[in-house]
Amino acid sequence: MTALDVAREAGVSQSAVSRAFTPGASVSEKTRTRVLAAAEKLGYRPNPLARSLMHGRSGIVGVGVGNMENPFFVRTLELLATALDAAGLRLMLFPATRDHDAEPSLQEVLHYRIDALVLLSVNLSSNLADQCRKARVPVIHFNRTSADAGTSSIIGDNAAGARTIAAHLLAGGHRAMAYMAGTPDSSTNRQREEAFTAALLSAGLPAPIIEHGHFTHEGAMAATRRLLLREDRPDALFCANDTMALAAISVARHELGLDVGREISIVGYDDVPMAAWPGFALTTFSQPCEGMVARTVEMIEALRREPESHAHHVAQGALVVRSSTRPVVARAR
Amino acid sequence: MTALDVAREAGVSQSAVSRAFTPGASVSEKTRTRVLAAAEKLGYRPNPLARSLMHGRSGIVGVGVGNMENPFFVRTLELLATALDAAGLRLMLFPATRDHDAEPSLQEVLHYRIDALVLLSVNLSSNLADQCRKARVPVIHFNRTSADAGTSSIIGDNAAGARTIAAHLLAGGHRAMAYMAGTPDSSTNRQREEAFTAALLSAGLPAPIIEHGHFTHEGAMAATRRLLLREDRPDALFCANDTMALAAISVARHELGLDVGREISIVGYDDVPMAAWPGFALTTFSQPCEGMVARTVEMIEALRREPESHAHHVAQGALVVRSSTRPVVARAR
DNA sequence: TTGAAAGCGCTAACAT
DNA sequence: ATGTTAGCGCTTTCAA
Repeated sequence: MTALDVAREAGVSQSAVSRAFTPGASVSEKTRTRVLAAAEKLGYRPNPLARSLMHGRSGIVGVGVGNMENPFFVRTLELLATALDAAGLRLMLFPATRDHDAEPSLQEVLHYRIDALVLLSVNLSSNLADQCRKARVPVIHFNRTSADAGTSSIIGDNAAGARTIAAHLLAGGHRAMAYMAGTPDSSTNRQREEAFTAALLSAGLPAPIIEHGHFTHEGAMAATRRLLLREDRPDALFCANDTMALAAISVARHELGLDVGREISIVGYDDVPMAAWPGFALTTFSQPCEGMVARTVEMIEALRREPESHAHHVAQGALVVRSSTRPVVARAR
Repeated sequence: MTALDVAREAGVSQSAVSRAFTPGASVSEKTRTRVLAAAEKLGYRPNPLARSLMHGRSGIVGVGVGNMENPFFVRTLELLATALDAAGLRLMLFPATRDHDAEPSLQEVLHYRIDALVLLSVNLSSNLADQCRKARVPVIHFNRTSADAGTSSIIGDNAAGARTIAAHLLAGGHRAMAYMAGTPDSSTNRQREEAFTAALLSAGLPAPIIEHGHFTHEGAMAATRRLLLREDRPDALFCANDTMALAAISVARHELGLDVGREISIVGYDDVPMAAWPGFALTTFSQPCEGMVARTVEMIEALRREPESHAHHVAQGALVVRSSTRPVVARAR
């Protein structure tokens, strides 16, 4: 079924068919309905591939995802798939894991004349950033910021989150704090680490002990062991995401026999579904995933009509207190 | 950068450029290298959109995914993204959840002239199946079978898995068995349920008590409560996937105070990463995800050259015994 | 083997 | 407001 078939059926020219399917085109109401009826009858829909060949945009959004081990990104991906779908856009997924070099994949994706590129916690090499700029493909960093000019970003307020967590642990009477870092070169990790450290310092405490868990379960298990087998074992641990915090709970409880929430407090970040399970009851800072995804799609739509309208959005979250942290003690006066 | 630019640079015709990039085309080695050099220099790659306009295939594989709550499918998706990428194919993801009617999304995806459609535990309406057949788009069901003729499938050997689980529970001395079903209309659920029931019957036991958990965490929590608050409480529970089994462990242990692995045995299916966590130590039947994905991509490649070559593959798995089930007792003679 | 030329299904100037 | 025409970047006859 091509536009020509519909044109014949409706007794109009082929371009009339095209116009009938183009939002702001100059067609009389009469021909439009006539064409739409014929199209309906023949089961015709304009071919997006042919269409994109003309105006250089395919209606596809490229989405690069790194760590799918983290349920927060899985949820994000799921919401994004639904939201893009509702917006009439297609989602082209490509792997962007650290080991499997993402460059060739992304380059390939770029050839599909994508309307936008969304990166879920993935860094963009400056080389690729250049290519996107030249190809006029807007880039949106999700849960990460980038130094590249001209890109957009959606992040949570990491500094506020880290400060809230610090305050909660301090109020619980903790003094020996540790921070389990994610990948050191991610803005998300840096912002959380810096704000947490600053909050401790300004409370008159030393900087936290730091171990690197690389945002993964495996990495966090090893980091937890290093941390909790020290002579000067910390009694509070802030992990830069929930995936690591859940691993830390496992190790603390099952390998080291610690009573989590009494002998040691553990806090995460994201509030993934598992954090609420009774076996974990993880205190964590919740990020508003739905809202962040909605903002992402709004940005894409804005970028489609105004390619230079990049923006940076910071979403607010909230601390969800469960029993993996010591209850707040009444402050002595 | 178009083929014409490259043609000028190489001093050949534009069609020579096209031929240089077409695998079995008739070009002299001389011109081919000449063209490839020019392309390299100019950073040219043929535009897949324009290419697909001609031969009706876009190099995109549509992937529909239902339940992303299940880490097994997340892992499958991740592996599939990588494997397709390595095969030079793009992955177009669309939501196919039960509530959000997948028909319009899929229809839209079909317009991109996809090379194949992969459905991860998703049923295809016969209407859509028809459309795929007419559009000559091969359909591959992953972890599910379908009655539609002409579609392919990749599944695990559900009957063997269920029988192995039944044998394991019987060897543990259990006599009061329950089965937590997934969605009743899925082939996967039916096969597991039927084989489990048959195994019990042939051992002289009654059919298992059945409750429906719909393959979800929430559904499984409710089902577990119904099951374990009965007068005649079962002492062994086979859940049709790990997501439900983990929920069952949570409820049994934290809400009902049961000692999982002694007072009640719980078994899952899939062997997701969490099953190995010490807090769960879930006995489960492992499905070879990597192999199943590799097979899927092989099928796609076969289908690309031989559109009628649909096939059905059954992968073998293995029982992974952990401590959520009672140890096997030495049989009295 | 190679180049010229005719589309693939559509959009967008250009006429009318 | 509508039809005619010229492409978008590529593949594929058809001649040479």
